[in-house]
Amino acid sequence: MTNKSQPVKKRRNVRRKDERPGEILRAALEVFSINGYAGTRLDDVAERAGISKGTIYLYFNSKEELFHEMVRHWILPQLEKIEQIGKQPAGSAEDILREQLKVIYEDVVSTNASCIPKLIISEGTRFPELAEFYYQEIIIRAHESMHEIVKRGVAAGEFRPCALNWQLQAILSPALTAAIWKTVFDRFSPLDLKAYFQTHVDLLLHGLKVKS
Amino acid sequence: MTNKSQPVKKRRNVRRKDERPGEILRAALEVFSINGYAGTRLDDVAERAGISKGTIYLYFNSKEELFHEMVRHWILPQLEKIEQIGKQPAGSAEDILREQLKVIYEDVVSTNASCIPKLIISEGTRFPELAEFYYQEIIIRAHESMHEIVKRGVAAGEFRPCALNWQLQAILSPALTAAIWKTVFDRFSPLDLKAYFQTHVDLLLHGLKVKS
DNA sequence: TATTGATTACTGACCAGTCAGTCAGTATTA
DNA sequence: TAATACTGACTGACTGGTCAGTAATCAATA
Repeated sequence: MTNKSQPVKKRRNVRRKDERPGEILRAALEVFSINGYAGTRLDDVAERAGISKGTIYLYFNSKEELFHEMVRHWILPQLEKIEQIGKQPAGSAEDILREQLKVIYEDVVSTNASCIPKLIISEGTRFPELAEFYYQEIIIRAHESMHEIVKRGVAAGEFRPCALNWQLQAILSPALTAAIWKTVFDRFSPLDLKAYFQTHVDLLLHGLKVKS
Repeated sequence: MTNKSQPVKKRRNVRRKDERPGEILRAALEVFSINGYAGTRLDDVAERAGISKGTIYLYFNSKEELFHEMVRHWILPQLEKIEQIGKQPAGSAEDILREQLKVIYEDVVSTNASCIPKLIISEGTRFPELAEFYYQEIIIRAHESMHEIVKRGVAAGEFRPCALNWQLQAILSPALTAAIWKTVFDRFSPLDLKAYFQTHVDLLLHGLKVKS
């Protein structure tokens, strides 16, 4: 009986080629969102994903590529959902706008994906092409989809015409602030997301709708 | 005549004990805001301040302390200005609120200090005590000062009572978004700050004021 | 079913480069 | 001449990326 200290027979990982990329992208989201890009060690990402650092390089070419893929992976599906809702021909502009905002709060702000905006803000200056991707492929598209609904509401006499340039200030800013709050300040002062969402929607629609 | 390559007689820096800290804090703001905390090299801060790295350590004990001091230095004066305006006994609530917002846009959003919010968002998770300082000493105080004015407006019958919980959504969010935009996306799509500010104020006061 | 050999997902020690922090020495000022 | 603001080469710790080696898996064969 050997009593060599810690023979341990370190358990090797089984092979799961298909699941790895998704697991790595989830681990990356968690670690990058805490430490930022430069502050994140790939060893930590690997540990959280339950693999070794070398394995990351089997699926991604570099730290930078991993970061880019992670952003795409955690935000594009939500954007497409918002665009789909906007394409519904039926329903009042108010209802569609409410549904789009609901997706923003339920599928972004109150999930893990809420730290993506924070990461873009943090790293956008150092990775201009990332900021540009996010601007062109996320902000502009979300913006246009929702602006379309506002225009439709104005055309139908449902909304006031003067509201056409309130987009950023009234529609997106409060949601962005909520995402940031959740990520940065929630531990000191938890945000009641349901109430916040309600207030945001009330405020917006009160401003948009013609007097009834 | 020596023709030694580059005798150069590198000009040594003169001694200016009093000006150094301010110069270092300005250089730090510029470099940290581009690269973030972990991504910033103190050699770059030193170079931008026109000194050598060692000199930084004559005035600040560590990179972390420099970062903290920088945040305080570039945001506390503006906060105090906002609080001063809130303490004016005279004037309508609308006028005071307008003036406070004006300070936020003119002294924060459109100056170098606009990247402080970005830095808090970026580094708040890694430096919880920094996030807490910013929450307790900046956000709460600004929030309370402006909330006080809204309450005064409601009491005077100038504002609608229901608006008391619109603070974050209506008052601060659009300004935060503007600061972020200036720092991250302005190069792709410049923000017309004057128009944005005007829209923000109109939107807010339209929501706050009782029907006239 | 058992054995064998080929394939490849995965590992982790290592290397080369980077940077916060130090301190002995230099130049400036009083 | 004394005091000290300032310098910059140096160190030690750390990390992105590499790659030779290991073992899990599978197909072919007995």
